Amino acid sequence: MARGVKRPVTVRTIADHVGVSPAAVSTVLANRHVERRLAAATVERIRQAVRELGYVPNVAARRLRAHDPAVHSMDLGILTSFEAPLFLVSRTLRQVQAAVDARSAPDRRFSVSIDIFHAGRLREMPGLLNASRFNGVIISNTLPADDAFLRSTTLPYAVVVQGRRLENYCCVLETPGEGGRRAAEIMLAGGRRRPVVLTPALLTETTADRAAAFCTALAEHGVAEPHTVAAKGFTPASGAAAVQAHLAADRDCDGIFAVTDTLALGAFHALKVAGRRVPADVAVIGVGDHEHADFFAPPLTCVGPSYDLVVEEIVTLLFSLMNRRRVKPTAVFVPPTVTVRGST
Amino acid sequence: MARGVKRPVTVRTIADHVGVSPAAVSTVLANRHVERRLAAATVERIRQAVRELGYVPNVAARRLRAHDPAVHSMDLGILTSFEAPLFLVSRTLRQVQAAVDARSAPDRRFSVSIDIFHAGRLREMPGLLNASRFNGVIISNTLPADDAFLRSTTLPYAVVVQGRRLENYCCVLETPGEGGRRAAEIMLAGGRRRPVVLTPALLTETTADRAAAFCTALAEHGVAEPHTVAAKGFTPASGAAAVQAHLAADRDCDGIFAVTDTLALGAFHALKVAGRRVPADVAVIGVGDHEHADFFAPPLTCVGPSYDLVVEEIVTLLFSLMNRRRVKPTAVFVPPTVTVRGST
DNA sequence: GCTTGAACCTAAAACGATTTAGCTGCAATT
DNA sequence: AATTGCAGCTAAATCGTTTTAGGTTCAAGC
Repeated sequence: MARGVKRPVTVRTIADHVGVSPAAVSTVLANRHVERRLAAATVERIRQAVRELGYVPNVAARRLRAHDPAVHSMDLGILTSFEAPLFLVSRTLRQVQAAVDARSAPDRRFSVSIDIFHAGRLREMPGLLNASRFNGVIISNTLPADDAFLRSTTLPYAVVVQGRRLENYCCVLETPGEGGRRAAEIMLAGGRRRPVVLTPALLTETTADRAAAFCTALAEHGVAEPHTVAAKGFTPASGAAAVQAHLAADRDCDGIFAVTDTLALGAFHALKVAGRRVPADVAVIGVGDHEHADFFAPPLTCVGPSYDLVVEEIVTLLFSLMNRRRVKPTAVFVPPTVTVRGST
Repeated sequence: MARGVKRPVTVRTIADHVGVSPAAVSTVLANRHVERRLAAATVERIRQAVRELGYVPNVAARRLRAHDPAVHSMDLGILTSFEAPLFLVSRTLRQVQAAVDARSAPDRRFSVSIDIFHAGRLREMPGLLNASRFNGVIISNTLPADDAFLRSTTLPYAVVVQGRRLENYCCVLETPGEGGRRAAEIMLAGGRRRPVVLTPALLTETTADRAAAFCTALAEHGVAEPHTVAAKGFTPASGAAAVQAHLAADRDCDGIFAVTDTLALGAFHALKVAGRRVPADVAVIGVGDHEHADFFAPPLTCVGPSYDLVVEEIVTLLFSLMNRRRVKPTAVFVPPTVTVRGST
């Protein structure tokens, strides 16, 4: 049937196929054939054709047509990688929503959606290059391949990048080096001499920086270069597995700096299984990216950016870009906060 | 300046304002003035006008224009309420992505996005009524007001509703009554005589059903009607506060059935503070909606739907609706699974 | 004075769906 | 026989943006 089909199935295609006008087809598609008095037989023939030809409505066309000229609607996107934990985005979303709720007016509506790309394949996201999906986007959790793409093309609309520094975009990130350094200080203050750093296999710029700074800071204080324990993924299960393997090999480990909180949660589990107490035997530090880190058992000591501050900066930047009040790229650094809880 | 402005600022508006053609304006907006040899002065005047007039590009128009006729692109939305915990959606997202990745082809692209509505205000979501945003949607975490809206209008495109039963839509939900009953059985088997049920103040149909079934099942076995402990929100903090208050008043409480896992996490905290041991003094049961419930301390016993099964059913239904292989509404019930862990 | 080329800009079509106003033909009424 | 009314349909405009092919003007070269 579909030999060499290139053109899409449109309302017109169906109309021609059935031998009616596009208007009739549209009427049926909207289920308004009764009020518009289409003959039942015609409706059935149209329905049949719609099914046979596999019609898919073009939402862009519908939206353009349906658009009320009196209101501006702005589409914002929070773009994050598929592999990253979603609860991180939750915070951003909530704050962006609050910001747009405050700025909404009868003639100005916003819609915020979360869109996911496969890590390293941001460039394949539809509508990103030609600005045909969003009026403004927040991009986070990119991998180096994504960063390379972003560096190579400057998207011609409002973009704020979270968590890494790109010269051609507005960026908001944790002050580089600080998080890892503060974690090291806590370890040292607690008298820990053999801490390790627990990371996922896929490192983003931020997580890599935290790990590196942690090692550097320890070295500066004459502590041996800490081991890196690499977990397969981001989940507690993979963190637990990695820590369990490490503890079997290194009985002297007395501290764990996990570059994501979910890994720390896994570490808790592995330590419990191995009969080590937290914090008496082993201190654990996370980075405060889990919503409920203070309800872990024990509550997790965290060293990391104040997400609220970060998102606030992001939202501010995004809106000034959209209003064209700012045009030059800038980087905003947010210093980490330290929250000492039960795990150290 | 903007006295009685009704019409939006379009490319044409700017063109007229500057005295050039829309083509010139479009060229500048896309940053292609160099290759298209626009005079620097003109570019500057256009830029100025764009800023002054507060131009916002219409993404629908752009997308319609940019659209490649040889590929069908289908937009899927996962619609969930703002107040609901986002990690619930995470599962749905992952499975939907896997499903669409498997079905993607060079001439068939999908995009999945998460869109959030304020609980009870689903009807205000732009593009929902006129089908101008999505080719298909999954709706979850609705409040009664949203359900009433959905019942009153049958959206003319592919919709699957999660977690409640609506006659005019395809629905997938936990077998009604089962979850609460199984939780009650576990309490009774553990010899608990004074369990309570912990709920958020805003109940969805699913959470309300769990709580009610729990009470009914206990009553059937001759146990006194359990108290309902109502938390302000969904967070561990609000759960902890509610439980703390309850414990102060009712020293005999020996079991807690939390209708969301985050509330259970808060309950753990409150119990620890009050010096009660889990499960020795108080048993705690959740519903398995938290990704990491098995890494809580102690790991949380859960009674709830198998999310993977639920989402699988949802995705199957959604695609058969989009292909018009199914047209009649159906309800699919998924029986709960019971995962006994350390908290009972 | 005529041609050539560059610089700068425009006209018009196209993307796909929807709606409004109105047309046609037939049956029932006068 | 003329009018009215209705059932059942269509033509054409419209939404806002982008791009292609081409037009106009002016200066330089012959």
